[in-house]
Amino acid sequence: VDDRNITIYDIAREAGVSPSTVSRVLTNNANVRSEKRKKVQDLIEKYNFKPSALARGLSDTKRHLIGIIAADIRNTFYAEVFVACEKAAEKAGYTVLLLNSFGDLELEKKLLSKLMEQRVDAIIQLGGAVDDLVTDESYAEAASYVTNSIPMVVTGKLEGVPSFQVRINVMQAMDELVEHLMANGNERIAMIGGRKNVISTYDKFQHLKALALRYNLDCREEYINNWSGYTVATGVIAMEELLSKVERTGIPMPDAIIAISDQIALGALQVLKKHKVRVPQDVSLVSFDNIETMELVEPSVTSVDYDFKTLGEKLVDTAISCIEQRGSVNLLQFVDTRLVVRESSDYNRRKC
Amino acid sequence: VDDRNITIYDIAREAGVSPSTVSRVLTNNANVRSEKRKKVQDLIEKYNFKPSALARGLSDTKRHLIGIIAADIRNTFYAEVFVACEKAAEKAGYTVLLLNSFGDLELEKKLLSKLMEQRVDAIIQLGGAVDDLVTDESYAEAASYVTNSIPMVVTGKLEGVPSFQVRINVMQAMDELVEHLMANGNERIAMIGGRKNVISTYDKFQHLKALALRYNLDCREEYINNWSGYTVATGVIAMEELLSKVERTGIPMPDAIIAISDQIALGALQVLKKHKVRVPQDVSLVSFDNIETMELVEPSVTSVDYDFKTLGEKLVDTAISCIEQRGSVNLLQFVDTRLVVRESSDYNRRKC
DNA sequence: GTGAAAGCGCTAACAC
DNA sequence: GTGTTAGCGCTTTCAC
Repeated sequence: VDDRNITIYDIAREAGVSPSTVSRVLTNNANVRSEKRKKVQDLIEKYNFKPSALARGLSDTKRHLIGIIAADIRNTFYAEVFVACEKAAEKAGYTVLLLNSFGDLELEKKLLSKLMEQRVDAIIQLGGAVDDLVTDESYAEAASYVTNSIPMVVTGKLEGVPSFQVRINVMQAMDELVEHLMANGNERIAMIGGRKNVISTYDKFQHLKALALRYNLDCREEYINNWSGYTVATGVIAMEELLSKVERTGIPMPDAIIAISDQIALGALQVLKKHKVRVPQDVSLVSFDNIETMELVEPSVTSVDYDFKTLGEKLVDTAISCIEQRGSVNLLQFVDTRLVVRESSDYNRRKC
Repeated sequence: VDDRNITIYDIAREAGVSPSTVSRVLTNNANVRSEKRKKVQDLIEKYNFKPSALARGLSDTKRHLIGIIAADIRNTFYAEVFVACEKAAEKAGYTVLLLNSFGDLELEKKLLSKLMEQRVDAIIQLGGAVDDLVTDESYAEAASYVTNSIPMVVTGKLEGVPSFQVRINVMQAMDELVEHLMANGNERIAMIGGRKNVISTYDKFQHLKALALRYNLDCREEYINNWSGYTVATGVIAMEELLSKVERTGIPMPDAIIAISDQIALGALQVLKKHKVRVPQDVSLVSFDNIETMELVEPSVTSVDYDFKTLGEKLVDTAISCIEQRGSVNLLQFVDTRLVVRESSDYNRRKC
């Protein structure tokens, strides 16, 4: 028997009721005499009948499907956010459809179309084009078509496109980070890795500068090396440059280094070891993301941990609130972070 | 203008053709006079019209959608396989729908239903219930309903269910591993981590025993510690136990330790360092998975690398071959591995 | 409470 | 080549 072919009509016929009645027990939207309901339910069970989500979506207009575009699910960050979204969606009776863009803008635009074809009820975008400090115009245009009919919720920004944003609160993260560093007597602060045209990196950088001004920290130009990327290899290069700059120009070695990501920190750590610079005795090292590895390297590295559950929930709840049009939704929301202090910055420069 | 509501009828009307003609240019399945085709295409462009995949799927029976159940996409292994599948599917004109089971058998069964409701053309399952040495009966039953109408392709096994299997060739991996260890004069081989009711672990274990017999290696009972799991914490416990066993009973320290996973190896490495056991001088350490961290720890750890691209392709190609019923498909396929030798085993015990 | 019938947006015979 | 028509499998008025 090919189960695929059985429909509510088959169930209806065998139960001696009309298809509408079967539909009613399926949707549970109207009253059906318990006797008939039972009969229908038994048959559904018997044939392992699964109503077609296609046909449902066609007549219903509600698919209960949220499309998610991620930059790359192999990246721990996106995987965590995605899972949080999936769980939040499940709880609300929604299913989630994941597509990866791999940093390819053209592909990303195609993914928007793909999701529109699937008639998703909303689109959540994690990274990619929405990470850019200034939104690509062609992408904004493509996104505009989307937001014409369904809501978009993104982790970054989408300039010129009516959409919702839920972001990691990097300002607050930087506050905590700097406070921690200052409490341990670090005054010269370097920052390495990332790209300034990425919104989160830009924000971190700007906020660090503001804090430096306020607390009279030394974040001189030479200490800042925000370019080139987020990988371990990039971290190696950035750290080598910083070290050689210190050596060449005779400026003092920074007390602490803020790596824009854990990957960068790992690269930096390798270089520091190679040059016999002790962490944290000679220099403290902190970073963002708090991937598992940071606990395992030597020394373990202080990192900013994200609350993925909350991020996922806000993303999904925002989407669903729009879909189901309940009340007004905040255009911009933030998710707070948590600093996990480990060996790499657990050293008070004043006392020693 | 709400783009969602425009249909081929709207396009047809404005183009002065019939809906079928619009459908024809959409599917590109039949000839349409180029003049009309152009007109239709322009309108599609103008309104940014996206044909409903729902309606298509309903009339067509082919959704070009493959459901994927993964144990946990946050795990690097599954993320890599998933991405490989997504890419292979994309190339073949298919979209992929990911659901995570998080090791919850009941949820996993629900996911099967969910995918059936979505009328996916096939289901690929990565880990979870298909990893079990002996398939859970209730899961086999649920899967049977599925395979009644669509093919299932899994990375493990599915006893009593007609399905296709694509597996990492752990035998070959173990061959290479043991060969490498023997070439460096390691004769006493330990193996830690994992659970014997997991098929890949069981296979590794069995094959190691066979190789030990063939090459006269010492893999005595006390060296084998296959239970309890795959995490770093488990690795710590397993390694502590092995060490204390050596101390207590006076049996010789093994020459090499095979960790069932990189996580286990990381845990073991911590313990070895703590006990001042030098790697690789005192003992060699090798493992499976080759996650990025293995390159970054000290010493870097030899690990078995998987060819995710090929695995993903075989998984998807198998599914599609079944869907499109072209030729016969192998019920069981293997994907070869590659040994990446690093510091942790780069030491010849004979020479020193 | 329940059935009949229309309709969701497309594809695919089938005619012409 | 192209239009007409009949579904695909549901949900949902609208009567009764």
